[in-house]
Amino acid sequence: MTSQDNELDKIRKLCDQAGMKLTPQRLEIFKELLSHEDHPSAELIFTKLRERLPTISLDTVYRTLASFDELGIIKKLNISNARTLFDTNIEQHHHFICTKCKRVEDIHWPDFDKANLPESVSALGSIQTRHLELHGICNQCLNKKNKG
Amino acid sequence: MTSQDNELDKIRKLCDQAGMKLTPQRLEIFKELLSHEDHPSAELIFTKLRERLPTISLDTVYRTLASFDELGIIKKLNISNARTLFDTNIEQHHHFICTKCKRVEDIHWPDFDKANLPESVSALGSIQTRHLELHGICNQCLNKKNKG
DNA sequence: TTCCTGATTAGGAATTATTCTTAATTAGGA
DNA sequence: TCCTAATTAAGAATAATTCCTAATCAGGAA
Repeated sequence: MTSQDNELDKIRKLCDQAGMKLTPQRLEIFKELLSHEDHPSAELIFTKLRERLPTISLDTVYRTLASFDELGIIKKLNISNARTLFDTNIEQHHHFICTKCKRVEDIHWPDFDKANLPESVSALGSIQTRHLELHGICNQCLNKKNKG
Repeated sequence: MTSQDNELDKIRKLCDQAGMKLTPQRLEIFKELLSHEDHPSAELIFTKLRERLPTISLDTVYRTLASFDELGIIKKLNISNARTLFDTNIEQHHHFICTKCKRVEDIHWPDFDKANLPESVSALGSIQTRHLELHGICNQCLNKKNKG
């Protein structure tokens, strides 16, 4: 059994549990997501998908990504006020965002994930997720600058 | 000299340094911002302002808020993919976002601000700001739930 | 298997936030 | 006071996303 078969099993189960029909569109969107390690937009998924599924509509992509977000299969990212990005990696992690080129890179910092929040913070309510955004200039942009 | 006079001096200087004319519109937008402790949207500032400056345009509000963001007087927040919010508090801090009522509350966590980032993270580039988003359910919403 | 029904889809229209365009006005220096 | 580049108001334009509707379809029941 390949890793993809494994993933396809997962989506079947998740849809079933949620009372959602596993339509060919949903399956293809899911497969497309599997092939993205990064943070694609709905538009990008739509464009890629249209090559092999010419009749798919952008609306379906948006709807499906929203459903997948609710199921916890992917995660919506509101990083800039341009298009929404979708994180295909749902393991706990954070992001570095280059203010020049807008590149978004994953960050892992398990020690921070484990750290207790201050009393004053946990007193605000029940905290479910923590997401750190680091903003700065990536090495690629720094190098360009030095050369130019 | 009142605290507001002090602030007005600040905006005068900042505009001057940036070669920006201090127009009445900019001054009024700045004053309006001073009266918001929270995270107003451009639309809200516009609506409030229109009561005493009936001819101001939404475009001017957007342009001015963008300029103020560039000058570091306020900070754009991309928290949801609905409207952009503006943070009138530019001291280093973080946010708690209630997933139910969308309330945004400031968080202060100086120990975290001082903490060193892992080697693997600082190696990505030059990191300028860190912003933590905690998502969860605020006490108000938790109480409603328990009562309902 | 075939039929049925509610869920889902495609496609385009609508909506919403934000930015752009343009002609008119104005702040602030000469 | 005059001049000029910067700024503004107003509405048009843009862009991302969502809504609407009729048609299609997945999967359960017979």
